[in-house]
Amino acid sequence: MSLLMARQQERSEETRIRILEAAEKCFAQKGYDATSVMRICQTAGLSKGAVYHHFSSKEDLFVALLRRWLDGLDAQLAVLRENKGSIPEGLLAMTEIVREILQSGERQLPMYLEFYNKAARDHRVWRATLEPYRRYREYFSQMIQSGISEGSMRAVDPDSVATIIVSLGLGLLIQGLLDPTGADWEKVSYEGLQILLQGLRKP
Amino acid sequence: MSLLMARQQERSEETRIRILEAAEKCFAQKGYDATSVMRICQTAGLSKGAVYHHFSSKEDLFVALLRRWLDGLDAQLAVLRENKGSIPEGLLAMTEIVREILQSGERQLPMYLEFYNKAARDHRVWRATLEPYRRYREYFSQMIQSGISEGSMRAVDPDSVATIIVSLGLGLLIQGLLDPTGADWEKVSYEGLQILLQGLRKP
Amino acid sequence: MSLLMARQQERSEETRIRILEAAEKCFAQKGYDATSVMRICQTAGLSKGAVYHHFSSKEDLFVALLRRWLDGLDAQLAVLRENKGSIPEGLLAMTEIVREILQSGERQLPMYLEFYNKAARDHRVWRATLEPYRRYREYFSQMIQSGISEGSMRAVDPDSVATIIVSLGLGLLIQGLLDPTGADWEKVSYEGLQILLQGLRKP
Amino acid sequence: MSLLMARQQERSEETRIRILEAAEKCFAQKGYDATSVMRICQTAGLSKGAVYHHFSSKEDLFVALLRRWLDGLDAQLAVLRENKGSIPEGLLAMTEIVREILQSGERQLPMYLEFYNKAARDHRVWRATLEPYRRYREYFSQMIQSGISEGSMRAVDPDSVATIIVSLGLGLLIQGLLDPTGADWEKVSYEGLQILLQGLRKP
DNA sequence: ACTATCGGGACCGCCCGTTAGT
DNA sequence: ACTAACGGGCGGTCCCGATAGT
Repeated sequence: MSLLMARQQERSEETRIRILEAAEKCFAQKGYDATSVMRICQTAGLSKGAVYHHFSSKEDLFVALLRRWLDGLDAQLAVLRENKGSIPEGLLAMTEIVREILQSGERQLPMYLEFYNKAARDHRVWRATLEPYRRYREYFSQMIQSGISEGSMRAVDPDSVATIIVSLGLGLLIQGLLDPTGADWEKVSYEGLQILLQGLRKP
Repeated sequence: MSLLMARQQERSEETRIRILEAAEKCFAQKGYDATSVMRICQTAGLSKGAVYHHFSSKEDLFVALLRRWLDGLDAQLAVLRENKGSIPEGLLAMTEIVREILQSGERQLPMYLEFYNKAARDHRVWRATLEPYRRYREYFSQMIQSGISEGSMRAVDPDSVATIIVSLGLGLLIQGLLDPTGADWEKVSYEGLQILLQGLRKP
Repeated sequence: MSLLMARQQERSEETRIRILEAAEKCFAQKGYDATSVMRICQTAGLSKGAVYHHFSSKEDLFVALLRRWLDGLDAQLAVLRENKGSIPEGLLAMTEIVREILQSGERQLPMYLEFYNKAARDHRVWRATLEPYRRYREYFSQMIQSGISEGSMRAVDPDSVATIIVSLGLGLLIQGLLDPTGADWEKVSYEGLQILLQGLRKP
Repeated sequence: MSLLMARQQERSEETRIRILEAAEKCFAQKGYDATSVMRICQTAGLSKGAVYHHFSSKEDLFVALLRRWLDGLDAQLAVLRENKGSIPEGLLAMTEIVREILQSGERQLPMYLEFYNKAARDHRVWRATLEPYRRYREYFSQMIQSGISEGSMRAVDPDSVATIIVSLGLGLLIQGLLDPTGADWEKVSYEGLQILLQGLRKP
């Protein structure tokens, strides 16, 4: 009996994911408002009742999607933490991420923007959207601090520098996603970080 | 006769601007989709007939707003071009702009995001939105080139550096607009540019 | 299970018919364009959601109505085919139909005209509207041919005569529906056919 | 001065006709309801004010068009009255009209239907639309009476026969206009009248 | 006589979410 | 768990007509 239930739960979870992915696809293509719940249903090959069985509203579905995205970001960050080597080397290695995001980006950019857009109006979304930035900044701040401690950087305000790095990354990302062929974004991000590190070297 | 005609045209132009400003306000507050044309009319104190006399659709109104914004950016850029002094000084002076935008930002951020969001879907908006970036990059590129020529910077790829500066600015802006109290954005932008310039100095 | 399902389908079909009849009534009273979907909903005692669940557009609803009308005509034609007796007798018996249509006409005339009117502009409607004429003409053509074969008529072009009969019927119908009291349409249609038959007799 | 006024009146009248013709064209193409006053203005190359200067409403413009059409019919009838020869010959000669109408018809049919359609709902239009039928019927009635008097026809009810002839003509017309290539309408109308006349001959 | 601007209104289509049913 | 039917409502668009202006 518990096995059967497990089966059913499994099926249910599958459906839930089908819906989430259909929603992501639709939102990315047309935007949140322009996407009707009906369309999501069709994309998922389900009926409305199914969607409203798993999510209490369209908004709820969106937030679930947001949370899913954030979890992904956390996972990425966790991978980063395991990097070894000197601090500057570690930072440079991270430009890799930019490339990864850019590659998988075409599909996801519109969703990012959708998140930002909602964040400007919806407090709950706003909080959730900003969270990762703070976390990234904190992470970089610690790295900078370590760099200063180990003597490979001059004494600067770690928080400021962390913010600068995150800003540079975000700016590159948005431009790269909006205009993939406008520049060699990977190269630019690498060079940008190099210049920054150069500027942070001990005199 | 043409003088009298001017009166009517003048009034018409006034109305047009009233509509644009009402639309900007509404879009910023609630977002494009959540703003009904009716609401814009009420905000402007006009009827639907008036709005649809001046703009052929809600979308058209939006694009007009976008164009207006771009013109403003161009004006800002034009002012910048007149700055004197050494290149690094000039660049640092420009962080001023970031402050200005941030100050007037609360009102405009949602509109920016609305632009970006639309840009991801609408080719016309996309083109118009990207245009300023290219222009800014070109402008910075020339500055860098001058800096290298005048010997105040080491030889680097001017385009890359320009892209980096713009990216940094964009990233700071978005974060600053989303999270005004999250950092001292003005200070950070100033420091960021300083570090970059440090990194660009001749060895 | 399929039995229970039938219940729901049944109810659904009932609703569909309720909508169709409400639409027919409204279109007949006010005309297609002057009838708002909302009014149809009120007449049917249903909500817009119901109507747009069963029909994809107002136009679609109209076409469904047209198809329904055509099916009715086919049924009438099928009844006619079973008539016995000599050909001329059969033809004369058919003036009955004119009477029937005229009696039920007050309600339906405006719909006919609506069909014709749309037919002039919409190819789909045009085709569907013309179909019955061709069928009637073919039917009469065969009757005339039989009449010639059995010797009760002189040799004439059956197609032409069929067209003439249909035309006479159509002309009488339209006039009769537009101006019910302008003549004794039943009598006139009977006499008209008699004169025609007289003219078709063998010399 | 009166010359100048005449000039102005002339110009005004020209404009009026321009509007009427633009309206006829638009109504024929799209139908009354689907034609916006604005479209008529554009077709006529005028502004809305001009139209509303000459006609008090869209409806008024339509009625003016109807009246214009009726006047044309009267003119045609007047020409008919001058025909000479025996009654049957005269009748047969009239099939010519059917051809004329059919030839010029493609453009006008939708307007006819528009008239009929409105007639079903608007009493004023209804009266005006029916008038010509009554007049035609009366005209034919007199011809039949003459035919009986001169001995070329047997004694029948002239009114009935007149109604039959008009009905036949109307039916042929509508079919011919809706489906120009569906039959050789000229030939059919000629044969139809011949058969009728045959049936009206003295035994 | 004719134009440009504007007011007010209504309609179609769609959409979100609920409920009765399976 | 999932479907189909339905309710209630709103939004963009367009349209007719009026008025101020030329």
